Amino acid sequence: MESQQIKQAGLKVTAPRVKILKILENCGKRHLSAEDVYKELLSQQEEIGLATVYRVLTQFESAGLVCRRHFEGGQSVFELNHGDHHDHLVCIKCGKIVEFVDSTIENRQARIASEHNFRIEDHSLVVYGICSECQKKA
Amino acid sequence: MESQQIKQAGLKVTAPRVKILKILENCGKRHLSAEDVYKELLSQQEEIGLATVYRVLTQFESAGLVCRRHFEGGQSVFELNHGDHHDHLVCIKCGKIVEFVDSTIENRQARIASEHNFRIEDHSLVVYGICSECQKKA
DNA sequence: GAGCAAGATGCGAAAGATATTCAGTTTTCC
DNA sequence: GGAAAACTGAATATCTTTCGCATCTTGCTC
Repeated sequence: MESQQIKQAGLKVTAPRVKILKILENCGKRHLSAEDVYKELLSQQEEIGLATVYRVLTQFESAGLVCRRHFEGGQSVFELNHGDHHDHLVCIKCGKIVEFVDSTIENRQARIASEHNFRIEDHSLVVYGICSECQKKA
Repeated sequence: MESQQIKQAGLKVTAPRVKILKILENCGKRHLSAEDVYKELLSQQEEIGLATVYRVLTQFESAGLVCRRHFEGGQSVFELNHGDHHDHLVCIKCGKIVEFVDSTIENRQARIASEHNFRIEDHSLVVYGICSECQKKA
C-alpha cells in the first residue's frame, strides 16, 4: 500500500501524496517530469496544484522514495527508487529511456574517484543517442 | 589570437565575442556559468548584456568552440572545447571540478549502446562526491 | 575610405522550471 | 474530539535562459 511507504518516510498520509505515488507506480513510464505528473493528475480530475506536485516530489526525494535526474533539456525527471542504482540511455529523437547497469563502469568510477581522493556520493551517467526505431525513420 | 578562432567558426569578429573567448581562456577556471562570464565582464567595465553572453555562448557551442554541461543545480556551465572528450568529478561541497578520461568506461558505453541498438551521439558522466579538502573540513 | 546588407548587440520583457509565502484545511496523536 | 503540527492550493517570487526589436557593427565592394 502506498500509504505505508509514505508513513515510513515520516510524512503524513495525505491524498495528494498517495495519488502522486500511485501515478509514479502505475503510469507505465518510469520517468516522469513534474509536469507529467501534474497533467496526469488533471486528467484524473484531481484538484492538485503544480506547487504541491513539486513539493511532494521534493519531499519524496529527500525521503529516498524517488530519484530526481537532470537530463539535458532543462527539466528534471523523477523515477521511483527501487534501491538499485542504474544509468540511462536516452534517445534524443523520441525520448525513449533505457536503463542499464554495468559493474565494470561502476568499478572504474570508484577507482577514479579514489585516485582523486574523492568520496563518491552519487553519480549520473547518461548516454545520448538515437534508438533503432528512430534510426530507421531518419 | 582569439579573433582567428572566431573567424574560423564562421562568426563575425565582434568585441563581445573576443572578450568572452578571452575570459574563457584566461580566467583560470575551466568551467564557467553564463553568470560567471557576465560578472567577469562587468568587473572589466564592459558594456555587454547578459542576453549577449548567452547568445554568444550558444553560438560558440554550435560552432564547437565550447561545450555546455548541465550539472545538477539548475545552471549550465561552459568550458572551452579542446577537442578531447572527458568526464567530470564534482565536489558537492566546494564545487571543485576534476576532469578525467577513462577508455574502459568509454568502451563499455559503446558496447552497451550497441547492445540496445542505439547510435551514440553524446554522453555525460558526472560523479558527485566530496573532495579530500572538504572531507577534512567536515 | 564611404556605402550597404547581413548579421550582432542591448535592453526590456517573456518564458519555463521551481521555490516560497500565506491563510485556510487536514492529519496525527492523545 | 480537539489542539498542535503539518499540509494544501493559489498566487507570487526567483532564477536561468530566450526572444523581440530598434539600433549599431562588421565585412565586403567600389
